[in-house]
Amino acid sequence: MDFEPLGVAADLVILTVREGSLQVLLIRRGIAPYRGRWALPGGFVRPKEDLEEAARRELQEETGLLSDRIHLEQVATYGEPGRDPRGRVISVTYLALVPDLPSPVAGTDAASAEWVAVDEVLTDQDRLAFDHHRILTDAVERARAKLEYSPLAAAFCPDEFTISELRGIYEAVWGVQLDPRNFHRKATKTDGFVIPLGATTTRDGGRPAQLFRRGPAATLHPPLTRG
Amino acid sequence: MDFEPLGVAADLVILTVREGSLQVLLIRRGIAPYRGRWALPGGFVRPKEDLEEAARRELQEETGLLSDRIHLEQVATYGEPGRDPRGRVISVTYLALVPDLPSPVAGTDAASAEWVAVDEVLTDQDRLAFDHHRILTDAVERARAKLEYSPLAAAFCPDEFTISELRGIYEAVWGVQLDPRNFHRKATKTDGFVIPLGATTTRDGGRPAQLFRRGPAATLHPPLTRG
DNA sequence: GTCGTTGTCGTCACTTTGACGATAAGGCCC
DNA sequence: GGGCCTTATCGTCAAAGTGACGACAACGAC
Repeated sequence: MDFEPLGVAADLVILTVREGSLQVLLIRRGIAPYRGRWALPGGFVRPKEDLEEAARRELQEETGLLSDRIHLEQVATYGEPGRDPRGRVISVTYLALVPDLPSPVAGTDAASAEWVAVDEVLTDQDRLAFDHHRILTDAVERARAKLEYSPLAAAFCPDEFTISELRGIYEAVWGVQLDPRNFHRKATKTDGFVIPLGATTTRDGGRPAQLFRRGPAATLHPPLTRG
Repeated sequence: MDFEPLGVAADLVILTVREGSLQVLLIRRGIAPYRGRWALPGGFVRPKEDLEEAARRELQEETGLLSDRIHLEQVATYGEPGRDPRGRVISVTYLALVPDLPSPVAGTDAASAEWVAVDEVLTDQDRLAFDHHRILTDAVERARAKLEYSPLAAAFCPDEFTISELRGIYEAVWGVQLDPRNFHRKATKTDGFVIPLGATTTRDGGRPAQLFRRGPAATLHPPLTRG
């Protein structure tokens, strides 16, 4: 077999919810092409390295996060000839959902990495290098859809969270307001979504709230709705 | 940039519903590795060819189908080192949903291509070459899930179809029995799912049934359920 | 203690669901 | 034509789920 010269990259859409908005981790490119523009973190897959392994490695390099406990899933692969001016590069894109980190991003490239509101990035078609605008659009769309029928929202939360905090995730990702009372009913009654811990917290102010952790459910029955 | 020697393949999971069961198009491999074993159709992406373009080309080569009208979507990409004994090969997998073809498969490789029931293939871990068992599992899982919230089932039907035929798709893909009366109510009342044509057919026997075509909806509200 | 804030439980009208009866309208066989 | 089989389609009804919203609980701030 002989192959054309071609590289495979693992790119990451790392999302979090901070200050009530959905944000993505971007890095400022220090080298050509697209020098000075923002881009999704990522890098080439090494020989003998699995795709997901490469994604986890990049994730750790960029965020310093122990990637074991982070939700990471493959979203799509982009391979249009010409998408990278350096040559043929296939980009396998992964979506990572991380909790709001108390510490700032602490990766090796931390100096040039930054959380930016997704809405803000997507309003400007040319903010991102390469075809990253489209990649981000697709990944965010996937995340929004998955919140409905999967317990994924909890991946944005710390290990212990309140129902309000969970609701805040939905509101930020979907960009809607949800009724606290109905949301509380649905979240706590949906089988295997959240597990009460017995303890409470007052960190959100007001009456102390029950703390929960993620339940074992892989899909939500019934699904949560955006309306 | 220098690259390790590496190939990118577009592989296809082509599904149809025939005789009440979900079937997949497999080809018998004529050359090593895995000579004589069944495998998913596919082939290497050519220089200057987009991934989806490659998938459509393979689809046409294998089935002779004008791929314009065929539902084709990317499912996942597999790149584990060692998944292909010939060297590093990244497989970008596409899912194609085709109607039950009146003519037998008429591709260039028709002699070695065959429809096989998915259930039958998946019961035997070693029936397929490479990691195609896993790829097929993932693709079928995707198809099953998407029937719930997307109008995709209609992609298995000819242009004009009856509600019963549509129900037959769901029953075959999900492997369940659905109540004809409730299904009829949901399918016809879900906004934009199906459009009545006014004409009827008796091809299914019994009372003449209304003919429908696919509606414009991209997602189903409310979704159809498997129970 | 009062006030403001957030959490949690309840109520109620409305819709949706699933189970199933009933009838419609063809073909087939005699 | 008449019975009978098959599938299509409409209706009914109880149970469950949904969205809107009232009410009260339990904290901190002052």
